[in-house]
Amino acid sequence: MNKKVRVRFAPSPTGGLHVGGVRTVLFNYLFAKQHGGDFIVRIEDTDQTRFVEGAEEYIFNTLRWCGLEPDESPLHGGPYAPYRQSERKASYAQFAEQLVASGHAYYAFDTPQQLEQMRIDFKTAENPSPQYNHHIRLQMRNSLSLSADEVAALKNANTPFVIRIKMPVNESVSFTDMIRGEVVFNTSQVDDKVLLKADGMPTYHLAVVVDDYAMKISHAFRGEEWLPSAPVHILLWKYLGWENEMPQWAHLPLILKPDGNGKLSKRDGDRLGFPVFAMDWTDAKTGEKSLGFKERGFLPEAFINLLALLGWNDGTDREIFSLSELIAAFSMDRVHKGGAKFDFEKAKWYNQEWIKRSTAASLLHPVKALLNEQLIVVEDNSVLEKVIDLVKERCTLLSDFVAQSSFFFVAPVEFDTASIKPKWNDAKNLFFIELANVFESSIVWQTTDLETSFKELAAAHQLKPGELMLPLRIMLVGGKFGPGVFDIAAIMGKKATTERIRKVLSILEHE
RNA sequence: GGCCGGUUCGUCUAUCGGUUAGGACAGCCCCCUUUCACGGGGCAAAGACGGGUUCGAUUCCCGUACCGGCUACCA
Repeated sequence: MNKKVRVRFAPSPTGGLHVGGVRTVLFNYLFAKQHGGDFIVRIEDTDQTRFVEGAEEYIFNTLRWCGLEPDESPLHGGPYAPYRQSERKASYAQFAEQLVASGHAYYAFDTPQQLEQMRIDFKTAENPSPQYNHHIRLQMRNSLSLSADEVAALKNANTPFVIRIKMPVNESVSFTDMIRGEVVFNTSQVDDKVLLKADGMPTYHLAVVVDDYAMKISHAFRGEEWLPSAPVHILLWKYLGWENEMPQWAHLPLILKPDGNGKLSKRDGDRLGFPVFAMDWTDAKTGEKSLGFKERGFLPEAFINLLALLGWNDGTDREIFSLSELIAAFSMDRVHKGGAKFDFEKAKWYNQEWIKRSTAASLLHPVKALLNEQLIVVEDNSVLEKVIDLVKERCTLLSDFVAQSSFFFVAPVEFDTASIKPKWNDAKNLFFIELANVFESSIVWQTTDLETSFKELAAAHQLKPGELMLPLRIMLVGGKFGPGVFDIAAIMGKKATTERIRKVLSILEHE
């Protein structure tokens, strides 16, 4: 029996989407699309205390930018709506109660203070973080330790309670992870996780199982940090009687910080000067802003590409893949087990490669927007396209286009005359005065013609062209960078070229 | 502490028992370029350690070390 591939990404709207999150989405998406299946986005907004305003919208904006549009989601609709956990609240309590009735879960009335006290009381050198498990549950206030009457009385009095799973003692729970193979846990090592919180909302553990079942999820991908709680979820599938519907699991390796060790966090980005979020993220509560890959000047193709190759490769030396090529080439069994350190230098290389591969037409709009931000107005798109083709190979980030192309449209404010002056003399001054005149009166305005007349004039003045190239560049560009000077002049046009030559000439005279 | 996972150049990685252990990023050098890049060529750089299994281990097994994750009414 081959059931339809249905995978889900289940973010909690508690913050921006960072590289690890996007990579999880990406692998979900690739696997689904590769198998002609559905990609579902379900919002896990169970945690009221950490819910951040605007986060859900942010998630969908990010997915759209990356080109990973869901087939079903709160935004796109679908046959298993609603796709927000907060809107599915009613069903969770029912399943939690069902587990209590079948003896696989129990009510617990312990207050936060009592839990804290328990952790202090049972803390030892060998056991620094005691768990609410089979060793101590009978010493706590729950429906296992209390009589039925006591429990009934507490419930009648509206005493807040949670429902915890009753983990069996010394049983073996195993499953086959698509990446790691057979993974075995002993149930005695796992604590009695809370399934239903006092506010009636499920924890992730209950919600993920109930929703995956309801939405007929066939494959569940998530970060490696979830591996330790996998036995809870496996048991839940079993206790709820859905064992045969259980999805296949895959626990993805973590993305680690570039220096030192540990999971990559947004702090590392701030500290090391690179983005960790897909797009700019402002925490509405703290007002804290984090830079995004998009705003930093990354192309979505490059972002997707670099993420895919962090923990996966196709077995060849190939490193550049488009999304559709990834769908074709992706395979679960080539996903790594170990975590990968994030390397921003390599990330920039991917972006550079994608800029080189992009057509001027496709780069036009983002570059134009960037120039507009600098109050540079481009009147003729075809000119900008020519400029983009000329300078794109020296841009690693989209933002580099500003420095590399603004001088085509606006005269530089500063000229690096300091680089001209040391070797400046009257002969050169005369040459450039005449060059401006020659250019001004020239009939053709092509790269090669400009170069020819420049060299002929230099010869007539008995000057080496090489010594005149740098001054000319600085006159047109303002500094020592950019494409070939005659290419620049050709695009810039006669008027701007002669104006700038004369302008710098006058600056040199007055300095 | 316990449980689970991981370990090849600085970094991302290739290798499905036999290779001069390959590629890419970063670094260094050279060429191209009278700018900056692109491009081309080159240098340097790795199997954590100890036991097995085997004619032969980076590869398979065990142990050790190290790193990571989890150990919340967070996900």
